[in-house]
Amino acid sequence: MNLENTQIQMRKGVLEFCILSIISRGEIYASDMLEELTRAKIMVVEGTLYPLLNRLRKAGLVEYKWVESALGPPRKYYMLTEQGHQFLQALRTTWEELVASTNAIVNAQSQL
Amino acid sequence: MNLENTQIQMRKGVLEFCILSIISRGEIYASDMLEELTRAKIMVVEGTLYPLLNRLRKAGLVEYKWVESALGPPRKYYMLTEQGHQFLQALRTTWEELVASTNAIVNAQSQL
DNA sequence: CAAGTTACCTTGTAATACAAAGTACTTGTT
DNA sequence: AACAAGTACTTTGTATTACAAGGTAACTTG
Repeated sequence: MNLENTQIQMRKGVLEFCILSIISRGEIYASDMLEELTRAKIMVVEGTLYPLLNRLRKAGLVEYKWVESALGPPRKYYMLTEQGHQFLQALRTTWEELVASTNAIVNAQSQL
Repeated sequence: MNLENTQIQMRKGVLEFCILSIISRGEIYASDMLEELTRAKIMVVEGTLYPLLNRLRKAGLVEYKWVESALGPPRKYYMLTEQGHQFLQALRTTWEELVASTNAIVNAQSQL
């Protein structure tokens, strides 16, 4: 149990939320998601993202279409399904509640 | 992949942080931690808490002492080690950065 | 056509949350 | 003393999943 491991754990929980949020803004493919998440300091790598996108698809939250690329192989562009939009809305509530709960715990009266 | 499962995932990441925070406020034993976490809507059960406390102890972040109870079996009262205090301070930073990063992603310009 | 780039996918490992069942100590009742 | 009930801590087995590492495939460039 080291700090890095715990930091990874913390990020895990919000990964799905972040990915669904990014997809909700418009069709996008995996490499661009990776770039955006990295820019926002939400660490994620291919080996995590691709299986996660597949789980989201199997769960009916996202779907994709193949799009030819001007340079390189074709890309899978992802978009949310109606169910995905609803799920994302529920996650927004969950996230807000989690932030509130956690802050309540960690900012509670201390006996320092 | 259902909503409840994802909510659990989200909470997982901050569990260690919450537990260390609670212990930092003063010596406390497991059942009282459970009650406080439940009150704050951070779901956790015995089968999660006890192994986690053991991991924290093996990592040198917490230690405990046995205390006789007026009613019932003796209790393990936990407290942070010096290393635990430092770790908690690092997690505070991690948490703040995670909240900032996530909000940046999910509140980014949408094309709704 | 060989090398490089881009994109997507798979396999194996480790971590860990939880359900469920178990162990142990104390108190109250008969 | 035997038993039931309550409290506290522990263990086992299962499922999920993030990641490292390596693989497959399409396209471009020299």
